Amino acid sequence: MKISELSRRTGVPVASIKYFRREDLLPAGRATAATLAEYGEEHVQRLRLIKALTTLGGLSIAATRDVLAAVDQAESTDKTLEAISYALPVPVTAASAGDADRDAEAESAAEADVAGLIEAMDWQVPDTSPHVRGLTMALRELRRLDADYRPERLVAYAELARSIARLDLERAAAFDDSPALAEQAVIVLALSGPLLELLRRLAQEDQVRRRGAL
Amino acid sequence: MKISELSRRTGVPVASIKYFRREDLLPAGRATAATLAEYGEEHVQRLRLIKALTTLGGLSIAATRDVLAAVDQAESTDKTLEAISYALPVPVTAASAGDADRDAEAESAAEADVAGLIEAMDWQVPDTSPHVRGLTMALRELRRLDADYRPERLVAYAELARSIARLDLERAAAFDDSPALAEQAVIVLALSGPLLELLRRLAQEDQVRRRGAL
DNA sequence: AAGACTAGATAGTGGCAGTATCTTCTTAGG
DNA sequence: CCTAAGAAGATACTGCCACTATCTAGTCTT
Repeated sequence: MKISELSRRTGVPVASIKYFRREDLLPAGRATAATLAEYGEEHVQRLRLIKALTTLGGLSIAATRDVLAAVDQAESTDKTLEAISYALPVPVTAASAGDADRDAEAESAAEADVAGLIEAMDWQVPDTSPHVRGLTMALRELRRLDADYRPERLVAYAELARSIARLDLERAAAFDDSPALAEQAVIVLALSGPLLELLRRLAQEDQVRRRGAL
Repeated sequence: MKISELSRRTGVPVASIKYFRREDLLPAGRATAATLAEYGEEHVQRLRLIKALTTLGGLSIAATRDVLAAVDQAESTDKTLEAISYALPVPVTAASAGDADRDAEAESAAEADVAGLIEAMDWQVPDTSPHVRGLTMALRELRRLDADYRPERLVAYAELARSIARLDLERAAAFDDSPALAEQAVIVLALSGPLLELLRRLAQEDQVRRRGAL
């Protein structure tokens, strides 16, 4: 199909399709002449995936490129899952310096909290994992706010997080080595977060309303 | 204290403090002269909260303003919780049109899924809730991708979301009408999402590694 | 042969989150 | 008393991002 039809079928403007091409989110069409190319169903599907990852998953164009690169370089199920897991951006990246003493204290306390949690959960993750660093930064910020996230509380959340991860992985890995694996895996790994967040917010709203009704 | 000290203690540049003032995220200091004002501990705390909401919570300046406004207008516990719940932005807002038939089908199917879920969970939320609309949009996108989120699967996630919301609300409401209520509530309601996401990602990483090791 | 498309390159736009500058004023130290 | 060092508030500027538009050269359709 021609680019105008690709645009029509996906609802993505032609200029945006070209932009995604430039940014390497979308493979080139099969060139039939110097100024003409033919696109297929794989392009339609890829554009749908791009839209889902950016609008639903909230990924930047750069992050989407990394994730899609992991999808395209799929070797084995395990390698694919790992690549996607690392390609997904870690929410919480920056931070800044304030009171030096208070900061240093919060930092080391947060590190201890994370180490303790990983120990308690028997999680096998390296200290260098971006998720570990992200969690450390998050706990440091919460400590600065004097928010009460004690170990046992953290463990309660972590247990639920583990349950969710189990649900996700069951689904992501159920497509063993089939060609659809990588795409389904990326959908599950990248989009179950936002979905869960929405469900959590709904559950929160329900409980707030029930409180109000008492 | 003067603005330079406020800046030093929080690590926020003076220009940014002024920016937050302009955007009404931060109350004015107590003016002692035409070009001089005095800031207090409440400003330090507020700046910490702003930083946490924007960096950790990922809120925009506009969303942060709305949330803080809800905090400042705290009346009763219930009203405060409700106001914060609605002030928090719903992840997933936009979408676009593509194939008309497929879209209409996905839309109504998503609406039915959401209605069924709310029924199954016995959630008391109005159809007009932004969370309901957000969830509908999310499910529509997932349908477009042919992702397999059947009702029973959705319910499994929803049950976990409910457990998390219970943990959150227990904490948010434990500060009954104390002056610290609103701030602790906003921390719990706005920041437990990113924290949970980090824990989920860690749990995911752990499980991916264990698979690989088999 | 004309008009509608197209690929790819390059340039422009709008929104966001700051950051910098400018003017007018205050005040502490010499 | 005078002056240098801030400070307040207004306005302007910057950098990044995700598009969006334009331009050139080439192709297909009737």
